Amino acid sequence: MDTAQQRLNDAFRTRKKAGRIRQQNEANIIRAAEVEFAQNGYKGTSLNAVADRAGLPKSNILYYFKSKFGLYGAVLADILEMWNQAFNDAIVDSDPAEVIYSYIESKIQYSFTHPLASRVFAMEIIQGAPHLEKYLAQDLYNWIEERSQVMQAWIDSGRMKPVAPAHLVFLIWSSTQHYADFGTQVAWCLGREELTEEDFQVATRTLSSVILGGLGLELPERARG
Amino acid sequence: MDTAQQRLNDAFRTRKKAGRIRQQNEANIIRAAEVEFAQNGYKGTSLNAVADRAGLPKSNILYYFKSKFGLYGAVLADILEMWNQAFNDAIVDSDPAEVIYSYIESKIQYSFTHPLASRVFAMEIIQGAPHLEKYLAQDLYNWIEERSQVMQAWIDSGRMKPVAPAHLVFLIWSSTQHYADFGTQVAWCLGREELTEEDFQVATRTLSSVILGGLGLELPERARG
DNA sequence: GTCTATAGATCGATAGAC
DNA sequence: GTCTATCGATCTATAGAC
Repeated sequence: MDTAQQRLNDAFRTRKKAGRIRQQNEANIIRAAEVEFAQNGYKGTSLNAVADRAGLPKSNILYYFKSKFGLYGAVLADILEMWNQAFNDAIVDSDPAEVIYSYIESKIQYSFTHPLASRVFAMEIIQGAPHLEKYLAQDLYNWIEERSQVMQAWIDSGRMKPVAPAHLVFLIWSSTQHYADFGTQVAWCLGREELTEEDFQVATRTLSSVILGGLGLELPERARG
Repeated sequence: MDTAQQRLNDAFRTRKKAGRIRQQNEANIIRAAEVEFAQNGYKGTSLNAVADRAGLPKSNILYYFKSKFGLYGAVLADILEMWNQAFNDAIVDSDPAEVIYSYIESKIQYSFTHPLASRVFAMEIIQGAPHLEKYLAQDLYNWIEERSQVMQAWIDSGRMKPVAPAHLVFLIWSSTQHYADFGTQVAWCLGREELTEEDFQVATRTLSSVILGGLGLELPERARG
């Protein structure tokens, strides 16, 4: 299957013989770059800052990734890989309540485990996605189209209250990613330094309760109590 | 009243006698800066780009705003002014359905009329809000605290399904701002070049239907049909 | 008030020693 | 493979002519 993430990887990853040292260094650099890109955006990030954070000289960065843009592409490819994963896990069953609950749960879990990746992706989109357009625009359209047909079928057979399916997906994306992207603001509102695992549990309960309830669906067994 | 927006203004706006020319030039510069900051973030924006967009020489920018940071502060102050406005309009009535519906409607309207302002604010928060912390953190905590008490009272008197009030606010913020901040992605998903006014109407209907429904509330009269 | 010129720092990227 | 040195471009900010 030809995914956006694979096309990005093909375009930007060096993918040489991948010796152990190279693999380790690349991972180390990408981790550092993720922090910097999340904090300062693409233009605002300097290779110097990435190099300092990774504990390597600047030219080492440019040895593994042939340009700043190549490094950014590698970071985005890693992120898209996880996004696609969440995508594919989302709709495998056909019970609306179970599918939607699982999707909310997995997206919030992702916000908890990968807040920086979510932020880099968010900044790219907010800035108009200048680097992702040709890798993502068509994929997203097709993905939403397929899922919308499934949801419309649920609605037509009376298993779910009628809503615009695509906008329901936007609602789930936005409300779950919020805990990663706007985590700073959420933490301020709750009077904390950082969000706790319990905050994410309350988020899962609140979002699933309101959204499933608003669709006329019952919470799955495992989500109650 | 001492608002975050006023404190920002006091700190960064020159606020000289405000002759007509100065007023016009400042507004022109802020409009140009808003576009650049939304597209490239704080670090990624150059005064040169702002000056070019405003059609003025670079040093003119630094005459009106004494530094890049001062210009950014002025842009944020303008944005916070609008945010506070939406804040204050939100809770004046005491019918839960009416209050929440109005809030959703006004936030989506704001996403439609001021997408760039929303994006600048979003990028600032995603980056950890390094420039806003001392102006906003305490205000947000107090604001949420007050509203949470109102909502908790609604819940305790059985007028609304029990949910975590602060998280309900996060849900409304995230889902409505999504149409401004992630407008590019939403447009891709809908197969459009740009979002239309009708898209925002569908968004209002979908979000209010799901959220109010999930809280066990009826849509207000004017929202039906 | 408005502009040109430029200082001083930092940027991405490359050359070349080891 | 890894590092130092450095180029040319671009950045914020200031000085000073008009």
